[in-house]
Amino acid sequence: MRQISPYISVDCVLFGYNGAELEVLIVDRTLTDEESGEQVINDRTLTGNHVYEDETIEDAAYRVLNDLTGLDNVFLEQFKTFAHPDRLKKPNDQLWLKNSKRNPDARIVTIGFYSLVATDKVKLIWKGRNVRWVPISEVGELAFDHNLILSEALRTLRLRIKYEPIAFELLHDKFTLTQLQNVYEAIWDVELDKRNFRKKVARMKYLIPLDEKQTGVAHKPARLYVFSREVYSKTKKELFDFTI
Amino acid sequence: MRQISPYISVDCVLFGYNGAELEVLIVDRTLTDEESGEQVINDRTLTGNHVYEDETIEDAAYRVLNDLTGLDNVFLEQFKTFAHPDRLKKPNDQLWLKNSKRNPDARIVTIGFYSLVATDKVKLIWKGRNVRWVPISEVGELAFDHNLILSEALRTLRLRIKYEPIAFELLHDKFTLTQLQNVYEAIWDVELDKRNFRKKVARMKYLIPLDEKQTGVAHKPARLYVFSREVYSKTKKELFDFTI
DNA sequence: ACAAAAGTGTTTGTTATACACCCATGC
DNA sequence: GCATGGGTGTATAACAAACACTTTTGT
Repeated sequence: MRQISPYISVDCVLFGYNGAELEVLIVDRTLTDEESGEQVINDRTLTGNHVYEDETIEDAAYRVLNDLTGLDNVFLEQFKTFAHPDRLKKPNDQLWLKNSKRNPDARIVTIGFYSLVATDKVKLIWKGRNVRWVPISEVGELAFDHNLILSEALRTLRLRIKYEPIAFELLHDKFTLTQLQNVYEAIWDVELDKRNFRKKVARMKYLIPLDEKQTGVAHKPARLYVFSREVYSKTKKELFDFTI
Repeated sequence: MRQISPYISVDCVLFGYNGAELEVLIVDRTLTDEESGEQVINDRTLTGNHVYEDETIEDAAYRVLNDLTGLDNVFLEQFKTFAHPDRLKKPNDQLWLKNSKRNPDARIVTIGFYSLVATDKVKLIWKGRNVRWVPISEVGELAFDHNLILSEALRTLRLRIKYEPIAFELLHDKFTLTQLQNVYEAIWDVELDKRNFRKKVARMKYLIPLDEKQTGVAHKPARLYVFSREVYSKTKKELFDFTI
């Protein structure tokens, strides 16, 4: 039997893009009183899990994702660790821990990961949980310190996407330039100029245009592009363009 | 008696700048066999410590720094967490843990912080430890996973300094533009053009020129500048200049 | 007077920004 | 034939990169 580490967990902020909005995967947390049949807890959390003693935290985070989505090979990155002594001390959280036979006083460190997928690539795996995509703007209050974890993840995403080619991770393998532009607009909540955007991406040699077009759209079909990791690795300029 | 958390530690990569090179604070780790009087361990580590059960990890990291340097109010930032199951499994590390009555099989998660100071602002506090500044290029092999922690910290520093005004943290409150340029050159190991550099910093409104000059130098004394955090907060442009 | 670093300007190429119209397709 | 989004160019301003000489001080 594999040993669980009682003091380490991972939480995954799984961001999804549905063609219009940035969303995040949220799980319902419900607890029903066995005698009265009354729901004593009914709130929401991010997705997380314990870590096995012989498992790396990266593997644990992948396991969480894979359990929920069946996906492999998704973008996943550690972004911050949360360890405040009182992070599990809200009444509902204490109740929840006691009910699941865990020590409510234990201090649990959680390492936050964030992940990027195209919403409609994912077939959510329920396994008795109520799992669903929620637009960032409609998340509301979450259990534990998950609002903090989410906002730090979002902050990291908004910064990273400025400097690293990860916007593609929110799209299908083949995508149009308009879809790519929409990703930036959704993440930053801004509007970008189409012509200037295209001039900019034209300089990114790792965006490869295909001899292939959109199908099934009621207008002029757009050209499809793919991201080439090889071209990116070869051509990325190193650290020398400081912009403070 | 304050309880120590046996599973959480912090490691601080304390970067210093001495006017010429980027350095890092290194502590000797020695263990002498009580019978033979022979040194069985003599190697080097970064600075780290346990975390108290009722202490935040940020407070713990500040405590480590303050113990070593007496400094308060230094730049300190969490950058990555290290939790590999085998991170303390090298023979010397096992020996060290056993000797200090700790469980050598326990899995300890360490949260990495990095910190920036001007070397000559710091009066190192020894308390029986051999603590010293070592130029980045001369660090050599470290105990535990500290080479990994150092290289990730350096990677983070090299990136952050591109996009955030933190170079000043490695200098005295008042500094010359040449000193500032030298910081970038030391961190990136590049040479920058003096005139272009000055044109660039002239645009940073939060760099305030003083009516004050260097003294005690055998050449034309340079003007002194300070960094204004208030001006920075007010004028920093938000996220909208994506450059991938 | 000399050594040492401070301080300064111009040119050329590239990138950022602002802005409006025709085109190809499905229905 | 019309609704829908695809795709394109130009002018102006800001920034990047390359490059050399005079000034001020201490000794």
